[in-house]
Amino acid sequence: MWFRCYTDSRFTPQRRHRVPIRVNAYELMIRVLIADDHNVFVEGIESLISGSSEIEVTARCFDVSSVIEQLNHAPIDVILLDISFPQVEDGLALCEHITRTFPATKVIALTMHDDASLIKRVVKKGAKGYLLKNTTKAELLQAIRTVHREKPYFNEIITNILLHDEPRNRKSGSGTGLKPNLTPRESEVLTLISQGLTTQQMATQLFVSVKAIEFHRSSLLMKFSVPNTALLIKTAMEMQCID
Amino acid sequence: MWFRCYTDSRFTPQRRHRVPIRVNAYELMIRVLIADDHNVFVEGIESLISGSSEIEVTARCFDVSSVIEQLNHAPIDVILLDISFPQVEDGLALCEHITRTFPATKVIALTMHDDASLIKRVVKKGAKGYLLKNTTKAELLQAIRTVHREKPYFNEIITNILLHDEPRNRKSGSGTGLKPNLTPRESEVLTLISQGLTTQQMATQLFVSVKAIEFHRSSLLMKFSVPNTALLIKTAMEMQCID
DNA sequence: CAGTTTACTAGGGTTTTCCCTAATTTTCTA
DNA sequence: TAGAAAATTAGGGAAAACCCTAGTAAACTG
Repeated sequence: MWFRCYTDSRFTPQRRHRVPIRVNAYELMIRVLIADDHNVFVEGIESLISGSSEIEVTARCFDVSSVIEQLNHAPIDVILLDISFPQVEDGLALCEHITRTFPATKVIALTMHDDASLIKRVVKKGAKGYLLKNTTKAELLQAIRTVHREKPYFNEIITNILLHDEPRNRKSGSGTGLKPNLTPRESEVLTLISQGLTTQQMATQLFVSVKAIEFHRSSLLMKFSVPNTALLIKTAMEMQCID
Repeated sequence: MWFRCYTDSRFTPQRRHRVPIRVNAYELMIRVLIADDHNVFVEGIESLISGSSEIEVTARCFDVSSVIEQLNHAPIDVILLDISFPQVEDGLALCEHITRTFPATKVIALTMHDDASLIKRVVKKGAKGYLLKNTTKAELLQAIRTVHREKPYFNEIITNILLHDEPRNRKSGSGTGLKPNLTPRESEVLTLISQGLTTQQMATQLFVSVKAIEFHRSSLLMKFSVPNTALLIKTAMEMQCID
């Protein structure tokens, strides 16, 4: 009884042989799959879509494996995918898998995160649209229609987030995230380190001894709370202390 | 004869005293200033706008000083500003000055550059919109209307550029800018270096000798064409090989 | 104005990084 | 399957980075 997997009534095996092989997309409703592990949300989205005459929710999935299963058995036009499903990494991996394996199925990422780097990562994984979960009904429908027409959908809020994204400004976990106060000499030395100069070269350039420069290096390590130059550079870049 | 500076006939000093102090913007046309040192372009934009019943070009400027002069004497709603005017830095500075000094005047940046970092810089300097010079008439008019309504205007091409912007991916001058091919071991070591581990710690963690790790470090320096760990980290971060 | 703090300058000694060469294993190819 | 190319493993020695302490000059404070 494999056809039980069909959730779209228009695609029961019986009907399958009656519809033309080449179907005009405009005669069919846009089939949407909602993938979210929060039931309330699935219900909410479904009720937003329910009034539409051109879009219908043909499947709801609460976990990753059922999404794959659905796609393998019933055609889906657009997936509304919660990226935190259950974790961000899972959602991203699923998004990538879907867009690779089912290129005809468009993915709209749907999250609460207004984070530019996440938006970019999602797009890299093949998502055609990105919506925040506080979106409106009109926008949701518009987004579904747009991606179904093979066009990307990103509203002005998303554009704004991307615009004001200071790359690499947020720390992953450790550290205070606050720029330490650097003395003029320390800033100078930090800049020169980031340009690849050795202590010897800096000493020559600044007309002081090697030991003086070495002290400034140590001060930098202490102020940034890092054990070595590698992490100093990384941290300073993340904090935008150096270009 | 200071009023000679008025280029908008509705604002000759004579008329000035007859219009109400609080003018309903919708009764007036949107006054546009075109700032571009390429005459052909000014002409072109002007002809695109000329047909409109709600937008009019009230000034054209071919250099920075005349833009300031115009703004000091005649009200302008929207400025179409070529950022390379004559150099990118000049255009950015002018944009910042305008938006600080004349907050009521909205700036639309108009350039040939489809460069995400430039877009971000322009927005930081206060521009309310960004158009590529190959824009259409409809879009140009739409952008002017949008920013005049205090809303930012960025079309989907711009959004796309921002989306696919790999932050810090272009080198200022040196280097090829291409990610070198790393062996699995090298990637592993690079990651550990970026986490602040010393060669000794990596050797312990990967169950090999210190010297083995040291060789991988050297290979990394060679492949990235850098002299030391500091520049390795910086370069690898710019190329998004780490983090 | 004396005392404290802050920034800059160093030296000694240890650890780490880096460059050279080279052996062994793995992968690719004719 | 034999030979070549690439990856991984090391060692010796020089250079650089790092940690400790400490002196000097300028700024700040009561």
